[in-house]
Parts: sequence; structure tokens; C-alpha cells
Amino acid sequence: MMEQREISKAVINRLPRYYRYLGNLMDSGVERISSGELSRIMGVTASQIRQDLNHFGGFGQQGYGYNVQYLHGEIAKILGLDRDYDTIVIGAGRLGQAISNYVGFRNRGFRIHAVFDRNPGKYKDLINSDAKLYSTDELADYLKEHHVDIAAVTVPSEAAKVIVPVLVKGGVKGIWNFAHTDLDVPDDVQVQSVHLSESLMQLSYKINH
Amino acid sequence: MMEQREISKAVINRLPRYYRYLGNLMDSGVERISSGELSRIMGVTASQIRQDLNHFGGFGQQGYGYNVQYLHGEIAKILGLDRDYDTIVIGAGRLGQAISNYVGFRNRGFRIHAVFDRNPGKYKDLINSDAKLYSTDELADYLKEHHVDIAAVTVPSEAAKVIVPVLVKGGVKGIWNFAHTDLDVPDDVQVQSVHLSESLMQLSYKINH
DNA sequence: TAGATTGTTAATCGATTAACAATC
DNA sequence: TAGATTGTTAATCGATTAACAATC
Repeated sequence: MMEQREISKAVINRLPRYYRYLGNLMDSGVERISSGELSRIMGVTASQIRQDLNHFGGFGQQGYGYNVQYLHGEIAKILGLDRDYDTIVIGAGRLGQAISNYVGFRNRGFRIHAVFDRNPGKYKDLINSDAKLYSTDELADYLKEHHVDIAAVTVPSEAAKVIVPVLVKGGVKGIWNFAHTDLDVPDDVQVQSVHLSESLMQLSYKINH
Repeated sequence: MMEQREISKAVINRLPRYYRYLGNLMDSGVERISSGELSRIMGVTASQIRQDLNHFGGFGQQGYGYNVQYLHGEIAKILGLDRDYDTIVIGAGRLGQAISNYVGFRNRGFRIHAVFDRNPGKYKDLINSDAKLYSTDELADYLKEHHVDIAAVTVPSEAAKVIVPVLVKGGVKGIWNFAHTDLDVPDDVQVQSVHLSESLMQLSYKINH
């Protein structure tokens, strides 16, 4: 699980896409693939594929290419998909529900145990995953009693800024942030933000240029 | 609205973040800001801020800095936020609902007129925005009668691959893609993807390294 | 005017691509 | 073995940072 050396962010950001394409190839029954062929399918250079993969060690074989299943598995290990993550969701609104109920996350080891909302009664019927619904008031206590790796934060910016310190104090190590704000956390806590409105602005830029 | 020269993708991706910080500064009543001060707040170099902004022309003034409101407005123009976008949502599931009901998009000119679902009856009560709910079967006809700039695609990959050609044929110019797949569209159609599972994988990588 | 800060050029750094020797 | 394709080094390209003259 420890990395060999410092890997650039650009490389890491590409790994999930490799992982997705390799999964698709596996589903299609493809056993081996060359960087040249993968390059054609994915629309990136073969050179980049080989460079990227070699940051982590030699996964291929000269004259043969890469074994799809093996490479898929190795990338899973690099991304940390070979373990489970105790996960909670902050906010039971539509976005929180979408995340809580997306089975794909669970299948990848992100186990959503609980959903917190300021007004849990309002959503009692809507949460149909195995996750339990709690009041936000119970969050600090919950974190004392339960181990949580990841919290998905789907509440507005102001609420997020109040809740994040509680999460940090409660030992959460990864915050998946959907609030439209940057979050301030200690170095040992990781934040991954999904800024939907910024994504939409990038689309509107592209449409006009 | 035409760009002056070719602007790198890295610069464009940073503009929405500038826009957000400038909006916050406006709300706080700040009238002017120097690249040095903005650099301190945003955690990027002052050099980068000046370089980025200068791709679009001289927005600042030596010895003074930048006028916050003016700069905010200019970035809005660059991003295409000075016009409205006729928008539809494909998929009335939780994610589709989250997007349809997020007022922030509407405030920025993204007007959501319609939501399409294979099973619209199922969601009749849940869509509480001004958007009308239609069956996916009605999509092609709808596009003949209505102008649509942007479609947010929140259905699974397989459904997305079927629907995207319909959108393209119907004249949609921007696709905001939430399906876990890459989409193949003509050059004059723009795709902006939000790959949630890839974002989550990037978080799990960070947690383990 | 003097001080501050931009706009812009030059230097550095990092990432991507090309090339090819190693090797399966 | 011969052919194919990787692993890896070198070359290129692009993006970021530093520096400073221009100017408000």
C-alpha cells in the first residue's frame, strides 16, 4: 500500500479511467492488451500509458503486452480498492440520497453505514439503502462509537464548514466534498471535492468557444 | 464572446474558482484586491493569477490591483455566464432530481425546463421545480419543438449511450455527463463529465498514500 | 512624486511524447 | 529465432514561477 516514490497528481487522476477501461475489457473477455491498442481505444498516447504504469512497476511483458485482469487488479491495489471503507453521508437531501443509494460504491468497498441530516424525520422513507438515518446532533457521538474512514458532505457551504471540524475531530480521514467551498483540514485528512457548479461553468465556457 | 487566442484547459479550469472567490469577496463588501492578496487567500501564486487573467486582457491597474466587481463580471462573460441556457435533465432518479432542483443553477442562467425519465409516473411527486416531467419516448419530439442548449445526463451508461445520439440529433450543444462512460459526439457538441466513482477512487488513493 | 502593483518577458520546472535498446 | 512490445532514456513541449520594467 505504501507508494514507491512520489507520483504526480496527473498520473493518479488518470488511473481510475484506465481502471474503468480495463474493467470493460475484462467484461468483454479480453485477456491481453498492448499499450498501442489501449491507446487507440482510450484516445491517449501509448507512450503515456507505458510511462504512467511504469511509475508503479513493470506490469507488462515485452512482446506480449499487459494481462488485462492482472493490470486491473494492480491498479485497484494502487487506488486502494482492495479494502473496505466505512463511509457516512452528511445531508439526506436529494444529492445525499443519490450517493447513499448508489450500489456501485458499495460494490467497490465503500460501505455506507449512516446518513446524517439536521431534519432526519423529513427523509425517513426516502433512504432505502441499509444506511441508518441520524440527526446531525448525533454525529459527534456516532464518531466516538464508530470507526469512519470517509464522509461524503452534501450540505450547503455554511453547514459544511461547521460539520467538517466535527468530522476531523471524530477521526474521519477522507472527506468527499460536494459543498461549493474549499475546506480547511489538517494534513492527515484528505479532501476530494466535486464542485458541480464549476463543472457546469466549464461546460458553458466550452459551448461558447 | 469569441476568444482572443487559444487558452489552455488548465487556465479555464481555474476560472470558476476565481469566480467563486471574487463572488465571496463581493459579498463581504471588498472593492479591490491585489494579485498578492488573492494569492494568499486562494493558495496559488500571484504570478499565476496575473498570467491567467492576462490571457483575456488587462483587467487590473498598476499600483491599485483589480476591481473585484469588475473582474467578477469579466470572468462571468468569459465563462458564458452572461446568458441563459435552456437546459433539460435526462433521468428523474435521485441525482436527476438533485440537479433539477438546485436553485443555484437557475440563478446562474441554467434554466431547467424539462426532466425525462423512462418511467415518469414513478416520480410525479418528486420533481418540485418548475420543470415538467416527460417520458423519454417524448424526447425526440420535444427537441423538435423546443430549443435546448444543455442536457444533463444522469442515467446509467447503457441508457446514456442510446440517448446521447438523440440529443445530438436534436441540436443539443452541451452534454453534462454523469454516466460512468465516455461519450462519443461530433466536434460541435461539448461534453463535460462528472465521474463520481472516479472522484471517489482518487480520494481512496489519497487516504492510503 | 513615491509606492504599489500590474503586465509581460525570461527562467525554471514538470509533464508528455518520441525513440530505441532490452527482452519476452 | 524473428517479431512484437515493453521499459526507460532523451527530446520536446507546455505550464508555472520569478523577475522587473511599465505605469497608475
